[in-house]
Amino acid sequence: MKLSTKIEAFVSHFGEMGSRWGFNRTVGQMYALLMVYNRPLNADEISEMLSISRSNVSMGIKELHSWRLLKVTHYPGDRKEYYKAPEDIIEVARIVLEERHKREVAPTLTMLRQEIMREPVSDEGKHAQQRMTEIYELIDSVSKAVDEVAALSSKDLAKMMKLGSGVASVFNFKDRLLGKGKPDDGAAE
Amino acid sequence: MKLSTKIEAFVSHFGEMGSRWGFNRTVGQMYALLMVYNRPLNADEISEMLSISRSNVSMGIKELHSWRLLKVTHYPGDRKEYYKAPEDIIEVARIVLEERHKREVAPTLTMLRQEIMREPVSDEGKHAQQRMTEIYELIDSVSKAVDEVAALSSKDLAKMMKLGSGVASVFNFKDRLLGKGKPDDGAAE
DNA sequence: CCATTTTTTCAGAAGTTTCTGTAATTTGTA
DNA sequence: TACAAATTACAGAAACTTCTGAAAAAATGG
Repeated sequence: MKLSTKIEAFVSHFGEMGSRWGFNRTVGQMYALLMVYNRPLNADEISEMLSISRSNVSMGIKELHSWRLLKVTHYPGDRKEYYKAPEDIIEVARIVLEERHKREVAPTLTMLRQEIMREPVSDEGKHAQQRMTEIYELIDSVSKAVDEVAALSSKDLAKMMKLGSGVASVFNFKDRLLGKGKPDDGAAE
Repeated sequence: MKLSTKIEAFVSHFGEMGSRWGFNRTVGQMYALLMVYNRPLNADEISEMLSISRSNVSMGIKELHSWRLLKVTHYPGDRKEYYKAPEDIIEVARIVLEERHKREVAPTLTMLRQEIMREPVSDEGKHAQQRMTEIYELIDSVSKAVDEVAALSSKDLAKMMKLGSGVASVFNFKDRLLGKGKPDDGAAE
């Protein structure tokens, strides 16, 4: 079962990059394959196509399930499970965004809230508290923005992408904001 | 040289999360410390405060430099270099965003462009090409949006954060988009 | 409820990354 | 230029992650 060179390149690249995106090489390769292959694949096929052990595939599938990134199909007369990525690639991006937020950002916000609460005892602690507050507010703003974007439908997002203007609106906003304000009211704090 | 519990909690958390953000535990701890400490620190101080070897600090500093995340100071009569994070935390976020984009996203875009170019030879390859095109367009849109946001000044970003409306504008945009169009013109393709 | 297929678990092997101490290099000063 | 202070490079040790094969568990159908 030989892969086309196109798929091979894609899979191999995703394997290397994969760890950056929160999973390991094999899981990255597996998902790359499932995203571009033209039909759902079962665990044995994945194992053979990527030359990795069947058990490794099993662990990878478990991991991808925990990311909610798999669609499972069955074929009549075949007991195996067949896996594929969602058709809608924007949906994939949305899920990855949400999961990473939940796993990486939310715990940090919790920690920061707790530590900011505590009354600082030293100058050192006072300064740290100040800094943590700034960091908290930044991450919190970004989180909220991400939540809101993730709440948009794929259709809306696709339209915005197509118009290349998800950010143009931010610029309009910026111009409104800066255009009318007193020019020197600009200190961040 | 004992750290306040506040800083300890922050440093330790950033160490654990750090790897997610693209650097290892020690580098995460080092940068956490430099972000919240109330004065610049030299390599020996960092080494002692975090109980890691001097040479490890040296490697960490090198790594952080490559991310452009350090400000270096000198004190008269002291030959040591003193390090701190930029005062402006939004600047830090901007740099991390840019660097991660450069390291993680740009190579993927290059690979995708190359593979999409190649004429597919099989049905398998044809389908993969189609999928890669969708992925390319998604990543490319997000990249451009990120570039544009990163190009805004910290002041503007701080204002937008404060108003909690970096995304409200996107919603306005969405409403304009959806409100006036034919209601059924909604297929993503 | 047994036989067979399929999936999952898990202990240890293999591989990778991180960290340290030592040694080499660089920097600054007299 | 010589010296001391400071930084960096690097080989190997320690720690951690990933992967495999074997065995256990679960699912399916007769």
